[in-house]
Amino acid sequence: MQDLFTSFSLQVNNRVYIKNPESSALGRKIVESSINLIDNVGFEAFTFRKLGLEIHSNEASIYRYFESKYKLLLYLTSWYWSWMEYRIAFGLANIPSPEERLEKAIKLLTENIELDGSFEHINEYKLNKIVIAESSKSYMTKEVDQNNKEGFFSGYKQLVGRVSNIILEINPTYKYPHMMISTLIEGAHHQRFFAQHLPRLTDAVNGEDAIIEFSKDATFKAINAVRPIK
Amino acid sequence: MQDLFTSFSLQVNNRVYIKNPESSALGRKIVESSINLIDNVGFEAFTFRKLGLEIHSNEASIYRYFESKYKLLLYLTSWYWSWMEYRIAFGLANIPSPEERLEKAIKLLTENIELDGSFEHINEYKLNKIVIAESSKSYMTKEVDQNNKEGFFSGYKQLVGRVSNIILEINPTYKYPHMMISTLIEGAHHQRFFAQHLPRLTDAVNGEDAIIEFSKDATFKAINAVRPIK
DNA sequence: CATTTATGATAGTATTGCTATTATATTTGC
DNA sequence: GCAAATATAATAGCAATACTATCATAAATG
Repeated sequence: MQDLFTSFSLQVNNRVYIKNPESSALGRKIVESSINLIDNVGFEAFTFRKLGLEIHSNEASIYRYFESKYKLLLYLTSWYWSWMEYRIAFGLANIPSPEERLEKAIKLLTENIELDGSFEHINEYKLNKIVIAESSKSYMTKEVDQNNKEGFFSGYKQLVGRVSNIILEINPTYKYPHMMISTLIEGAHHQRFFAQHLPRLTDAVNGEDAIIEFSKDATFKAINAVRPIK
Repeated sequence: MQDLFTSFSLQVNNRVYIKNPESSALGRKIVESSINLIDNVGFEAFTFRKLGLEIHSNEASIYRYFESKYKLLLYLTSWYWSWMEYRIAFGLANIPSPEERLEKAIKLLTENIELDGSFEHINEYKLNKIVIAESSKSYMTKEVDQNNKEGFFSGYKQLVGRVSNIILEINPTYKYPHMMISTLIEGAHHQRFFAQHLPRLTDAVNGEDAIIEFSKDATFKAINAVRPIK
């Protein structure tokens, strides 16, 4: 339990912020409103000046929490992956069959996220939209190696590692577990975006969430495993 | 193939540029140097002012070809997808077996691109790196629907459609051909980036190009088809 | 109640993403 | 071969962005 608690607290690498936004009302307001604002105007048009106006606070004050809007995006995505790992850890608890655990993990990773309400200042529904549309901008940068050294992506890597291990439990000889899981996560995000904006790049199927079904089907076949029967 | 390419230029939607850069020496220089500069400094740090300095020309002159650096990126990615479709069209010519055609298409879509030299002013090797690292920034924007209406992504959609059709030839009942192909293309790009920068998100296998192998293996299994024997 | 600490208000700087203007080449059409 | 059209270069300028600095004031803490 101790082990569990330490790996699954929603801790975000403390180097992505200057001052922990969880530590004050202003900090939480910054996080809460940044999610709304990025969701509304997109990451490129998002600025700390606009955010300051929005929360009736001050640009300079926001800079005391985050060095730049990129660091704030890193904070949001890190928080998201922490949250996702927590969801998966609890969602899979007490399920003995690895096939069932894998199936559930895929569902949790690829499903549409709804507003959860567990966290006062974080709207998971909007955060998921941001992760889908903007998170690649947090690592597809010239600073990726530097950022990686500082551990900014460790939450994501840990999550991929955890789910990959379920694959290896089912089929220890499968050669590409990490590729499979990271492709599945990024792929599902892309497909949700395409379904909204570029539908010719995806396939809609009546009466099912095609993205979840596609992900489960492709994964189980790739690792030569049989999907649990409903 | 080399000779063939020199006899025609690839078609790019004429709304992404103001003046066709193929139509003048300056235009070609803009395209050629923008590829070098974006590859060097990344898309965020890339500006028309810097590009002007680089080619000993003028910021204002570049604006006569491209409305903004986003449009230039759209031009580069559109060109890339056009080029990829030609590669595939010629690469699959006269292969009767759809399984063999699919396998070859997957290879062409997911392999590492090397400098080809067919086009004077375009370095395909660097352009591929740009498409991997920056192309999502061309559609993950608030303007995506507007841009899509103007046909800026039609080359990409056409390419996905073409390869999806091979899947349907092999297995007409497979429900997710477009999802499969767009996931495979984006996925392979991500995996190449991860292999370089975030290796814990991928899997290296000695003696093979793991990304091509993973893509082929997963695709053929997903559509319940048998891979051609070497 | 004194003092540290957090926030607010304002100003300032370098860079970006353009547009406008005017001058000078270069191409072309007759 | 020359005038007229067109393309490019040089320079300037402007509003917005991405910060940093300074100083004043409010709130929390000891």
